[in-house]
Amino acid sequence: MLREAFENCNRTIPARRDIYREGESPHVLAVVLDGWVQCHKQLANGRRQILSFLLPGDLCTAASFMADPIDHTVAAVTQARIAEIAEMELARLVPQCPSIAQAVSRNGQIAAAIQRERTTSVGQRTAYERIAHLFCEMFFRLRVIGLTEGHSCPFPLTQSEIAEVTGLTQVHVNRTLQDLRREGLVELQQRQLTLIELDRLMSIALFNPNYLGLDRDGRELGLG
Amino acid sequence: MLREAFENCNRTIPARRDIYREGESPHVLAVVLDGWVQCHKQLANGRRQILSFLLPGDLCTAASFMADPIDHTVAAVTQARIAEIAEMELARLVPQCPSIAQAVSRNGQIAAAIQRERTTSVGQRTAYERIAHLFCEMFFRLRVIGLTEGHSCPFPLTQSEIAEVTGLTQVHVNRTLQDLRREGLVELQQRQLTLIELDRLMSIALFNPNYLGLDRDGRELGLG
DNA sequence: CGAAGGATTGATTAGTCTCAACGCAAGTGG
DNA sequence: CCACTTGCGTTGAGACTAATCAATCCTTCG
Repeated sequence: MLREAFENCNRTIPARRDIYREGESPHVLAVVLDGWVQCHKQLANGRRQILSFLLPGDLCTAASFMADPIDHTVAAVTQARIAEIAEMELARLVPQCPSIAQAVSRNGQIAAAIQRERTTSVGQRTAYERIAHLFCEMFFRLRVIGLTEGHSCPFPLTQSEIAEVTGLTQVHVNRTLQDLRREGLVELQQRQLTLIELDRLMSIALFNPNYLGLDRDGRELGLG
Repeated sequence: MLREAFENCNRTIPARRDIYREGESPHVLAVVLDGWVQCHKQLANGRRQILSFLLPGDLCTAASFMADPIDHTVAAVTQARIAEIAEMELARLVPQCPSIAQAVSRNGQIAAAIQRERTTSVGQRTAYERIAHLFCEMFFRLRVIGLTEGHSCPFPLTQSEIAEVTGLTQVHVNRTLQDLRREGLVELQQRQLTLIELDRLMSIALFNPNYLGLDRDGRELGLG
């Protein structure tokens, strides 16, 4: 696995702290070892869009560890631990171990698929569906890496952060969450999320886990 | 260049015809040689989101020429010509010519950056800003490949297609376009777009071409 | 205890959607 | 050559989703 290559050099970042800022060129490939991380863009008018969340095992700056400055900011949601490997060292490692390049590439493909799904969410789903979809996505991703328990998982986002990722306002997220709860679909308290009726939630969210490389039950497709 | 590797096997696709459908596994890497191509997702409720446009020189199925079925449909906007190279043949070519892998990778990075910007547009910009932004994006991308003339470029999208990419309805696109015209910012007729006041349009759109790997004047950043 | 961040509520408004109709131009078939 | 169709653009009226502005409440924590 790629993950071992990073065992040395790793940093701990406090919650809500920036890791890489838009415009910088980190020249490293980084992996999240622990915690939640988000990528966002800030517009000139001050509004902010969270693009994606990174969970343990996900690469960040994968999309940009070439020369170019990155087009978005990477920041910790919770306290997070990341490991970094310098671009130059990576170049040395890859020939020895082609599975690294493969892992980087696969990570990039899934990240891209997630981004496409997010565009679709924000463009075509209602507030109710968007939030339901976000819950499904995070739950399935967490389950793959063994961070769920039954129908529950950690969910460290504030309502403002849910707003920033779904393209809604914090107030509207609050009200929509109340609707979801009132319908008996989810519970969310103490940063702990429970998907009470997962199937119904999935169908409301128009959620199809194929884009994550998973089947309807969350098992990995294709490759073993 | 990568483009030469594709000179043989190429197909012409009529306007509005699907090229690869969601769920298929093309097992090819394809390049657009000519025309506009779009990628979209269709939701279970029938609504459709156009994810991105591909122009001559862009790769499609790059994100998916591995085993997995693709998560979106690729279709021709105008009549288009594409060249395909089989996954297996590609595997043979790459070791001989590492610049291919590099080009594929760079293409993927820019595609991902475009997708991030689209998420941001749909999530945070108003209808007016979104359409302005789309115009700026396509104009800058077309200019890089030499398909603009002064402040004008081809723009073969119908208002419904503009709606599908911006996450608006066709009716609202129509009205918003009228606003843009009334403000003297753009002209759009006969599938020909003119950005009368490019600077003002860019600032309205909160458009910053860095994400395309370009500077404010559309020149390529970093690499020569 | 006070401060601060987050969640909740209410009232009002703005932006966008929906539905429905109509106009215009190009293409098609008789 | 004309009648018909089809695709695209335009307009109007009304409904509704989500935004805005402004308070208030609740927890947590120093």
